[in-house]
Amino acid sequence: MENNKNNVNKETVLALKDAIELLGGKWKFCILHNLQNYGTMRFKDLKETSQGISPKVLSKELQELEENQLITRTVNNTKPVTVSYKLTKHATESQPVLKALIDFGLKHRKKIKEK
Amino acid sequence: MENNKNNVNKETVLALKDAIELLGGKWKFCILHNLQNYGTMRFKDLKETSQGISPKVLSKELQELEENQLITRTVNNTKPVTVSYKLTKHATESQPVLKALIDFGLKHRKKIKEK
DNA sequence: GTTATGCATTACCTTTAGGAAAGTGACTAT
DNA sequence: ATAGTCACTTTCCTAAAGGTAATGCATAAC
Repeated sequence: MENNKNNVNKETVLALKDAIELLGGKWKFCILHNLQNYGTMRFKDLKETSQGISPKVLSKELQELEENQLITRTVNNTKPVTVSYKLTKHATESQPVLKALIDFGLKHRKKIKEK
Repeated sequence: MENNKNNVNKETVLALKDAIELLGGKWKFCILHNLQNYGTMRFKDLKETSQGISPKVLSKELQELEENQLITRTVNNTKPVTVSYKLTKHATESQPVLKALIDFGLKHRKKIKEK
């Protein structure tokens, strides 16, 4: 193990930890992925496409994503009230992560099936 | 929200969930990243570079990564015993994920600092 | 006025993740 | 004999994640 990469690493490791904190957990990637595919979505839509999520958890995840400026939340003037969520510009930077994760997952599934 | 993408999505969502299950948690990405940078590493090296990890957790993470064929474990013929870990071929497919996560993390850090 | 819709929130509970501290066992050096 | 190294393992504990079920609230339809 060499020693000359330590400076480079410190920053990248911090970036990595930040990213994991922001996007970690069971549902965030899934939510972002759905928003990426469908564009603007309502609470109900997200609940249906993120199969298995409870309203409580979905609500919490959306709040966290909003706090980190990855999505915007808009209350619509409808009856009953509907609320729309969509990705921010900044969230488009998470697209390569999603793509890479899906690629990796697909390859892994293939590999497992070979046996 | 359209309806015509559902078939495409089912597979990609499963792949996404697989990837999250394999790579999720606080430490796996960090460990993979270190192994990618340094090549072969011993338990002690990984413990030092993954700052803050406890031996128990490191041990567990390594076992899981080995089970999923992302790393190999080799007991060396030294005294005292040392054990070497390195990425498998298959693990190179996780490289784009790491790169994307780090990119995202760096951009996010920059954005946060602007305020 | 009872029921339904949409978006939550609340209370409660279980499971999992993960940390701290100590110990194990095989070996070596002093 | 004592102390140290390495790679764990064990025990004990706390905090966080996440699930279920019920409730709140504004509105509207029947």
